[in-house]
Amino acid sequence: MKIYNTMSKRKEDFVPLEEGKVKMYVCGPTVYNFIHIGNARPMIVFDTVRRYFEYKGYDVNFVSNFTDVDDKIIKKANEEGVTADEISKRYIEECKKDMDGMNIEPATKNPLATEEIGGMIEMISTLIDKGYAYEKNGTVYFRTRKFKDYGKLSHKNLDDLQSGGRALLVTGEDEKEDSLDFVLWKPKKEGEPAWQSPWGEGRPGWHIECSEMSKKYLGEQIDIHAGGEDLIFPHHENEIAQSEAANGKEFAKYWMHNGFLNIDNRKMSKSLGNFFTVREISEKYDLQVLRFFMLSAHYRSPLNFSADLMESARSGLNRIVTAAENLKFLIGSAGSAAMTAEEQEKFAKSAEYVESFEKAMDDDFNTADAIAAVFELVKYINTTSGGDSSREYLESLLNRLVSLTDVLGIIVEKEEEILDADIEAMIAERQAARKERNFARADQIRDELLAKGIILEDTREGVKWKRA
RNA sequence: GGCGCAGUAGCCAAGUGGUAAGGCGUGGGUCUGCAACACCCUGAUUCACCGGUUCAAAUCCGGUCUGCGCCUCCA
Repeated sequence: MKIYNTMSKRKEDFVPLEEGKVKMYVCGPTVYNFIHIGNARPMIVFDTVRRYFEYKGYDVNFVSNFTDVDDKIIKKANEEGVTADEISKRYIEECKKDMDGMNIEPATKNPLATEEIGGMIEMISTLIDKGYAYEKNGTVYFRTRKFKDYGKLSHKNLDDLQSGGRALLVTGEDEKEDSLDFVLWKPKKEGEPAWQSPWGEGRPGWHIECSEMSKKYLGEQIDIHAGGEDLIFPHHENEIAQSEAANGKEFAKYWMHNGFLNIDNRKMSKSLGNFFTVREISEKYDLQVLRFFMLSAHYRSPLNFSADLMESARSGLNRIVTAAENLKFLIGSAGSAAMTAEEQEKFAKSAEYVESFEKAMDDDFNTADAIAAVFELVKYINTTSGGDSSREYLESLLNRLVSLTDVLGIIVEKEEEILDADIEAMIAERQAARKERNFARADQIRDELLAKGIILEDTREGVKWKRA
């Protein structure tokens, strides 16, 4: 398996720290509102990475935080006149609903920053003791230049940063020893949530949260640390500085970053009015379509979002789901049970699509290529199965298809839905009308059912139906 | 200014030295009472442009044009 490592800027063979296990940390969202579709990309991408590791037999310890203390949360709380805690709790719940809709496997652990303050204070203290941090008027800063490897992930050198940096003076800028130093702990301001610390009441800086939560739940050294490409600098660079300075060992072996999701080739932003939450999208599309859409491009490429592309994704996804539905329908009325010799041969041949799929995924999780393999399997299924296929053959094909779509988090096996008795009666009446060649009546019934969200399809093996 | 990414059919998108996957869409056909599903056929003499290296380039090198990202708390 090869993984593109932002650190080395090349694909590297994946070698786990511990045989058969993967320790993975993905930076999660700040919960001040419904998550947007940009937040959804790393969730979907890295969930797929995780699923593939599991498919390959790895035991994955997947940790992803919720940042539940932050300026934006506090701002939102003040606007609504409620506590910051109420805001973060609310949007964590909403976020979990969205994640469920996108079929994101629940993480092994979703730590909350506010529940890990003690550990953060400890880590900051260690950094001060080791000379990597200093306190000024209740604020603790990281002494960036003291960490020799600073810039190794983002491939920047300190002097460029300093000369090219914005002339933006953050609060306290003038009291820093060096403009590159960043905040580990900030003092309480009026109306803000705060915790007691050796440096007075205050709250942690953003970067230290991930350093601590990763350490606490995965250990001082992990296999994969992931997030959006915008986090490379400064967030991940700072995490490396903090963690490696404090723990004295390499923080993460592989750094994975997903490309940005753009709208009309522009960065999504509220001011441009091209901002979409996952919740809004879910009103127009099944979130499975969003998931499929996001996996249709390589995770490191920028991805453009538009209604047309979603429609196209929906059609493509339908093709895959329909193939599975057709198999299930045929299984229901399959005559013979066991595979014939010819079917065994045909089934064996379908393994080549599984090979293509794995080859694509082994190459830095090339989901676009992997999906192509799924489409080829779908075509193979559509052309080699039918009313005369054995049950075993059909089931084997279905299992094979499901094993691949499961990796992508694409659901093709929906819960069996029970037909209401009167709907069944209507289908029967329509069949009778068709037999009498009373097509007007037959079409009328089909339209009535369509109005109720039931789509009928006449096949050689009988009437198939699905919900719209 | 510094660092970096990208430009492949109408659209999306793989492929990164050996002669252009896959999907959507379009048009035609088969199946069907019709519809839907499915299947078959339909597409790039060519991979932004110009040079170069090579037996061989979309793939490597140089340049040009265009779009985009990061440069202190945005996934």
